[in-house]
Amino acid sequence: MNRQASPARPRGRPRDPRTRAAILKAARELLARGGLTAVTVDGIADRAGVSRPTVYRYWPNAPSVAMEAFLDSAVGALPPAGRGGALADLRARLHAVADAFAAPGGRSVAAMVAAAQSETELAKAFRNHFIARNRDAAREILARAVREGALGGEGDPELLLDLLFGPLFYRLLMGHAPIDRGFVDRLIAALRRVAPAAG
Amino acid sequence: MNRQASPARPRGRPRDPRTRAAILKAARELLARGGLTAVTVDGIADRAGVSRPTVYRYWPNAPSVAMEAFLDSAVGALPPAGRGGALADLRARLHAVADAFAAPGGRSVAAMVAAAQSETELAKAFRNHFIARNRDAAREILARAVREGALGGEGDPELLLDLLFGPLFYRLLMGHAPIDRGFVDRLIAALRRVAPAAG
Amino acid sequence: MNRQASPARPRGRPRDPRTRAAILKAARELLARGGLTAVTVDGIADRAGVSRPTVYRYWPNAPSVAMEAFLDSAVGALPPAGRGGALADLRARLHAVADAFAAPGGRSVAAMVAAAQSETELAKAFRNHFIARNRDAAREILARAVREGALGGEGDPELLLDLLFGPLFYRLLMGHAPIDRGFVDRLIAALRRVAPAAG
Amino acid sequence: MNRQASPARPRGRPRDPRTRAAILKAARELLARGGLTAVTVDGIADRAGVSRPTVYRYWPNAPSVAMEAFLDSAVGALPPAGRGGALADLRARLHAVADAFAAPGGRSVAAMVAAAQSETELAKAFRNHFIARNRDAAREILARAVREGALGGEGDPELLLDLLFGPLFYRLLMGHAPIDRGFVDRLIAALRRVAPAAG
DNA sequence: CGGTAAACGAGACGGTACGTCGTGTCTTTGA
DNA sequence: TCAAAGACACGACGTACCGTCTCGTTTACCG
Repeated sequence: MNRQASPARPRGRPRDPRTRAAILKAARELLARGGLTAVTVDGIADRAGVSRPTVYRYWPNAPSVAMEAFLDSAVGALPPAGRGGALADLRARLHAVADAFAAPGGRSVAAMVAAAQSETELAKAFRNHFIARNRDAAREILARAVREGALGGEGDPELLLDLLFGPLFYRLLMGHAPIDRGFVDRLIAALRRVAPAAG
Repeated sequence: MNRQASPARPRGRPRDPRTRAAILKAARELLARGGLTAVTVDGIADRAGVSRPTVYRYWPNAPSVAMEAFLDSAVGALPPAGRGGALADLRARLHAVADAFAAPGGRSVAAMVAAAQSETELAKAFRNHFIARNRDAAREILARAVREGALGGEGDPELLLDLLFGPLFYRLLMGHAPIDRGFVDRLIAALRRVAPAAG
Repeated sequence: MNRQASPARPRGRPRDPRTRAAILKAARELLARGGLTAVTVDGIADRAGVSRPTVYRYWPNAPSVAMEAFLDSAVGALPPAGRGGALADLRARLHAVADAFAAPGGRSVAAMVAAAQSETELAKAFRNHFIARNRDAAREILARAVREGALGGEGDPELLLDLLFGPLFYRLLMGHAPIDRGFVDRLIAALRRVAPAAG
Repeated sequence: MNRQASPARPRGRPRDPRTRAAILKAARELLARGGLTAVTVDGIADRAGVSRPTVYRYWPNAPSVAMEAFLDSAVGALPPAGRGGALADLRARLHAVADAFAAPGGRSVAAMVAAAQSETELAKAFRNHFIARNRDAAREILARAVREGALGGEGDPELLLDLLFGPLFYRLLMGHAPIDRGFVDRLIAALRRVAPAAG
């Protein structure tokens, strides 16, 4: 029936997928050394063997490329927790977050939070891809903990998420105190007091 | 013996105090409109009727000026809480913080957190003047609350501070949820469960 | 053997004649406003509703299109003189040239002279179509004047042509003095002294 | 009396005279090879060991630098004629012009005429420095010729100048015929018929 | 009171990056 | 084969800030 299934068949010469990949790779490398300020369109283009206008064809400015590179990277995509008791899973997941924050890559996360302050598009991307993913995963584990009876269910789950992630980001960004697994354990202990198992 | 106790008596023409003030004023204005990226040494110098080298004579770079301007400003120096029950004081103080964060000036706070990511000096200044002040005030109130018997005393006070301020900054920076007084109240309710009054 | 006698029967889809016309029309319009620098392949393609490669299929670069557009236009193709005495015809024709040079379109002529400096092909086209035509017409009139006894015949006709057109173009290009009919009349008067009628 | 004779004492750091010289030198070299299109701000800056903004601090764009470089160069500043009979001087001077036009440097002159078509400032500079100088010198010689009785004095001197220079530039720009000393001689012969010595 | 030293305005300067425009070529799809 | 659309490398554009510097001028203090 429908002669043309694909909803938006592109006209003209298709984009070379290697171009995009090369740009992101270059941005990732520049982000690793030098941090966000090292991610310039000039530098990306040089490193990727691509012309400057080509970079602009894909992204509106350097931080946008950096953000996407970050989100693609290992730091951006935190690994999912394994399978165990819900609270054990939660602990494992937050340990992973804490480890990532404490590692050099944590500076990238902080840089991205910083970058997301100036541009709406960046903020949205960061929120949707990085923040939301972490919260979604944790939210699901919390729900499981309630079903398992390890946590009480009457509290607002969003508040609980803020109580977990807030302090972690707070320490990451302010640097007033270290981010280690003991800190995570104390956060979870506090959480259990806020939402104690019924009975 | 030593006729001159003051350790570094300045020689030559003394600095005109108006210069410094004019620079900070200009920086504050630029910060208000345009945010941090609008605070350039060029712009400051123009606006303050001062030459560029003069700005550099006082501060090493533009963000430093911005930071000092911010810390001098009303947003940077949050008002002290009044006198009442300790928990009431805490609530009042955090309400003030939440109000400031929710107001347009909150963007300046976020910008400063962002700026503090790239430079150690800025980070230190921000931590010492803005973060530390808020924590000190809140820490004192918490101690008072323990003395008054409104909160239990066995928990780590630093963790409690992180549980209060962490979520506030987290929402400020991520923007995933509003910062209002209800949110503050729920934070304090959670705090009372984490550190319940003994007996 | 040879199934096809006609020397170059085109294969495949024939060129749409409207394409070529649309391109020239667009170039003419761009030339009118903005002058030669406004005639870009990008602009032409946009305006003509044609893709850039299509433009390049017809002409090697933007100035070539501009040149052809110019030569097609009214300014490029100066109207022929009427029929009267040879000297009257000459005067009429040069008046037309002077009028064209003094009008806004004269800038186009100057632009074409300028453009013809950088590229041989353009120079040739301009010389063959614009310069040569004008000289041919004038040369013919001069010959008639000699036959009519209005001018002497011993001088080099090419020199006479240079003495007529040289000053006109000189003023057009340098702009140091106006180009009006009085100037033309004085040129012709000078010409009559250079090649006085015999006897 | 006048405490301050120098009319406009410059404030701020004075310009390093070597900077300006280096830029002009670079432009001259680029103009020699490659012609006008080779004179880019990028190229000048590279070659002069100067930053791009510095070039823009002195001139508004590349052609302006090229024009000034041209006017400074040997081609731009044609040598003055010697001392002899006025007509001999005129012949000598025009021979020099013809030689310069016929030499490779003549292309530079043509390029400058072309460049002067698009920008008013360039046109003015070219007219005032190159065209006017040549005309002034020739005008003076013509006046001397009249005083000497070699030419008649009743004609418009400006027309005579146009009759001399017009054909020279015309041939330079159109390239329809060579520019040699014989051509100059025939121009001067024509001139003597246009303005014959009285009696 | 006159010398000295610093503050200060002005602006030059090299440098890096920006975002844009135009060029000419190439690749793909479709007529 | 033509044509439309668009990707792409290249090169140049003109601008914005940066941080440093070199001047000349002004203003305080101090011997």
